[in-house]
Amino acid sequence: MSRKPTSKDTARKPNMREAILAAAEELFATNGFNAVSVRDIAHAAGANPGSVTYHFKTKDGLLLEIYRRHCAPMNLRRSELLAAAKRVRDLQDRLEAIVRAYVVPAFTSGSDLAGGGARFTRLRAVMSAEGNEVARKIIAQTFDDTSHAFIDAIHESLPHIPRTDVVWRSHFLLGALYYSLVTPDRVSRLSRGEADGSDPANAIEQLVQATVAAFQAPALDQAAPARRRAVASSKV
Amino acid sequence: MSRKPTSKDTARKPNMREAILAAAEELFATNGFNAVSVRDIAHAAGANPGSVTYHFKTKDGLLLEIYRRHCAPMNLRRSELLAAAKRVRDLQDRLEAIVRAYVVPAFTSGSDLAGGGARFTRLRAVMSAEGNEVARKIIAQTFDDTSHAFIDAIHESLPHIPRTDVVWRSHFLLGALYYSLVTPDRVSRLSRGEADGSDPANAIEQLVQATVAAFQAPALDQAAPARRRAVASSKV
DNA sequence: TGATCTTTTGTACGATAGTACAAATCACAT
DNA sequence: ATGTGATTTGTACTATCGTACAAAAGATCA
Repeated sequence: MSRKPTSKDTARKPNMREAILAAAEELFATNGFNAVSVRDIAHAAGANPGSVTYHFKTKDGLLLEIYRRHCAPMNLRRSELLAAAKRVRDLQDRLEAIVRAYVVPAFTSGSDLAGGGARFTRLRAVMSAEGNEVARKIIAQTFDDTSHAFIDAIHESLPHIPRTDVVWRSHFLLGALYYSLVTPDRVSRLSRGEADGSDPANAIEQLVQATVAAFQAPALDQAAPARRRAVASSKV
Repeated sequence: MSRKPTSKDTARKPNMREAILAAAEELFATNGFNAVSVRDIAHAAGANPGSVTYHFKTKDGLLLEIYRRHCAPMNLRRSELLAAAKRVRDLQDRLEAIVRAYVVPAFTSGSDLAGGGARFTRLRAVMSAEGNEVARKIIAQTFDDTSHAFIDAIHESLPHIPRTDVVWRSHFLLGALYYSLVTPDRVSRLSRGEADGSDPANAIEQLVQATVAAFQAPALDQAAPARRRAVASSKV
């Protein structure tokens, strides 16, 4: 039960536990939860299948631990960046800073490993798509607070936009963010090699630029459900 | 091999085959490919597991047939709407019409079944997230043509924006579209019940409005990699 | 060194997966 | 009515799944 570290606790010995977590993260993020077996994970980590059971009890427990490992640092980082962003005076610049505070940790943060942020975000995207129950619970109770904080901050910098629109647009932001991490090769393919979808810096700049513009779009007139403009004449 | 329809071919008899396809579509779209067993599908369709093998040979074959069923009508619809959109004179209106031509069929196509378009699009989103091989092949060879056509059309209505940016932004569009279909409840939750994420008309209007603005954002200055504005001072 | 706790290994078990296949059943032209 | 091809059913096979558990190996400290 109790762990007795001989040396300073911050310098962890190269654990098998860590290797399993890393391997599971990678495999889940690229293939989904059910497509990956415990044996696959153990093999990728150079471990014995029974070792996974020993450390995490069940496959769900392994996924749960991956979330636990990443959620706190990522949301902390986001809070810091958000707090800094809210101090920006100029409203336009502030909006961009807020969006950046939301996007950047998703691509690059991560507690220990560099690039772990992107991998974990991709994992969340895949779990979300699969409707994974374990992930659903964690997300609802861990990420909604952060999301609300960002939505409120954005709403404050865009007072003339109804909150509903802000929610929709930040939802689109998360969808675009997820999809960029899920299939970065699609960008390279469709741009005929001119753009590198796998370059985080590139993706971040593009995403921030596009999203800020989306947030700044005029408010949707919800009071007029029949808001058909001349455009809509083409039988939609 | 040869089917002998007694009555007019358009009025299909209520096939078990159709029921299996519909059930599989629904289950795959909500739970992913590997989480759903052939027995689950058969049970949901009121069929015998062996019947699935008879009609589609393998589980992959079933997924393949779902794609075959939907791809042609949806892309046809998109082509029609795109052609109509390209005839719109005003550039701003034309851009909106093009985006709408891309978005609307994803939510509503599939002339046969109601809501079939949204279901199939959600399925594509989930398969994309899972990195499904069958889906990957079909998408690359079927959807890339359509995507290129839309990208070109959008690029024509936004001549001052580099094609690379257009590719990124349409990628974001697809990601937002997918995510809206994957977790519509999140919108309802984050808006505290003020918005209904499950209402297609609502989602479409919000998505079109936001996306048009994103496309119209100023071009990204790619020649200046160190484009750090004052905003970036907040340690990103 | 030897005792004790932690971790890893190897193996096994029941459940369920995808799929094959023969028998039963249905649809329908003659 | 009956024979024939299309479909549905029932069952079975093998592979692999998640997980349990005892034994081996490694680490830690009196």
